Amino acid sequence: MLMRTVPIRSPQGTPRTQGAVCAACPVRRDALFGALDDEALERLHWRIDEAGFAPDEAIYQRGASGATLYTLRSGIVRFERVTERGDRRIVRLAGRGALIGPEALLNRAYADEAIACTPVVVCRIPRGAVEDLAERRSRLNHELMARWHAALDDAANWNTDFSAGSSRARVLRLLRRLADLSGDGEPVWLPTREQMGMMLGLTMETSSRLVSQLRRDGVLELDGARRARLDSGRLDAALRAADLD
Amino acid sequence: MLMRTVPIRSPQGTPRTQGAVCAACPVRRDALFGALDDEALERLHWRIDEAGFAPDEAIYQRGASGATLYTLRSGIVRFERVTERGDRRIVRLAGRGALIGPEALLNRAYADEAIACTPVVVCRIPRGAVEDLAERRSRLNHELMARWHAALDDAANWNTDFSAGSSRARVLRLLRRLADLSGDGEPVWLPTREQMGMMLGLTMETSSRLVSQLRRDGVLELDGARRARLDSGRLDAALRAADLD
DNA sequence: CGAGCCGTTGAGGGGATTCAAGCTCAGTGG
DNA sequence: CCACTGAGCTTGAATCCCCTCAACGGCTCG
Repeated sequence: MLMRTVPIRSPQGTPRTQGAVCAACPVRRDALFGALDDEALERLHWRIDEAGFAPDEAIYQRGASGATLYTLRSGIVRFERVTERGDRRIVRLAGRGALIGPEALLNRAYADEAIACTPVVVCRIPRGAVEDLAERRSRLNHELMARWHAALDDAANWNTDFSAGSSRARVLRLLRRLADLSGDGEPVWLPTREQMGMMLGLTMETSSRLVSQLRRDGVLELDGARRARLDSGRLDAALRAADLD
Repeated sequence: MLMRTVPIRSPQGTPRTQGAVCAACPVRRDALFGALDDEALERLHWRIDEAGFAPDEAIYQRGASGATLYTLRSGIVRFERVTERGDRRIVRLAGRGALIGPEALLNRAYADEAIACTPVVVCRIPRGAVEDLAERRSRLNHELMARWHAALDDAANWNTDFSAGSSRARVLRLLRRLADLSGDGEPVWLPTREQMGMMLGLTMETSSRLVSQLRRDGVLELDGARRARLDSGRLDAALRAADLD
């Protein structure tokens, strides 16, 4: 799984300037820079180049500090993430025109590993190219993108956390997140059993059984309707135990 | 489940101007406008107001055309989505400082239904307020946000599509998406059975059994390694059948 | 040709669902 | 005050779907 980029040449085999490539780009309408006029494109194209990836090649690794984002010209890309217990989970697929790795704009590490499913061609866009375009790039914009990134990260984590593993592990992970949402020592909001089921892909009966079981285990103590106090230490211990089977 | 906003008053019970409220906002650092200086805040605050929601009250409905986005000051909000077969699925939770409904900036309908879990206080921000701030708001930025929104929408759909229902239904939904990714009539890229499992929360044996079964049903025809041709009509028929139990 | 990976299929067990019966508790009205 | 109600929760028993463990076939590649 090495990180090799395959040089691309035009169909005729004769190298073309990237400017011409961009102007003629068949996915230009679908892609990020579709909004730009030719003049803007002119200022930009020299910083952009193409790269190809063979199936199962990684475009970037999770955690790598990204200075590049990508527009997917052709092929299919998958995003993988490893859960804490160590098993991989595919959290999303992307097709032509998709923006790959926009967290680069936030000067942030990639949140997933992006891997080619089919042969893939991307346009590589250095972070700076986009930044330059947003002439007066307000901090507000940065904040906005950060929030969007956080939401997307959330959604991916939701996939890995709440749809995998035993029902017990899922409930425990949900409790941990609920505890994090309700700050420090306060009683946590507890969903109805039915809502727990909706979050975890379980029936309300199963949710109920598990809450009762955790109550007997001393992890959790009901505190009126939709409220609970939970023993953070035992929760984490139970989580570790559940996660290693 | 009516859409009622509860007027909020300051702790002392005396109304304060929103400007003071914003400047003193305890979540200001966490929230979207934390990046703004006081002067920018001054230009803004009169357009922002607070609203409170009781548990189980909807902040907005999926599909409503949103002209407002929200910053979550306190409480927990859940995002719900209904799958095609009609059952609801919670796809995300948000806590203080989260940005709720940023698709409003794209002049687009809300992708989920946002519902208060606990008592909730939000700042309501009209779309125009943010637009005005991004003085020279380039179309590129709009494109960026659109892509981000699409990715987030994807992630939420991934939750509802691929982690719910019988294994057969999940596989069928995956095939439909794969068909959509590989345009019109071309053979579709088929993941390995193990990758299918990683996407759908199944084992590779189960994935294999189901692919074989669908092959026998004439939905799918293998076409070399990692490629398949599929009968779109039968696929949709099988999907409908699997979705209504 | 053997090694290794991917895919297929079988048998058996287990965990979550389904169906069903009570329980608790708050609200209502006699 | 207390039965009456209904919604949310709990628990039991039986079922079924998916997982686990296992063997084997096809294919590619050294």
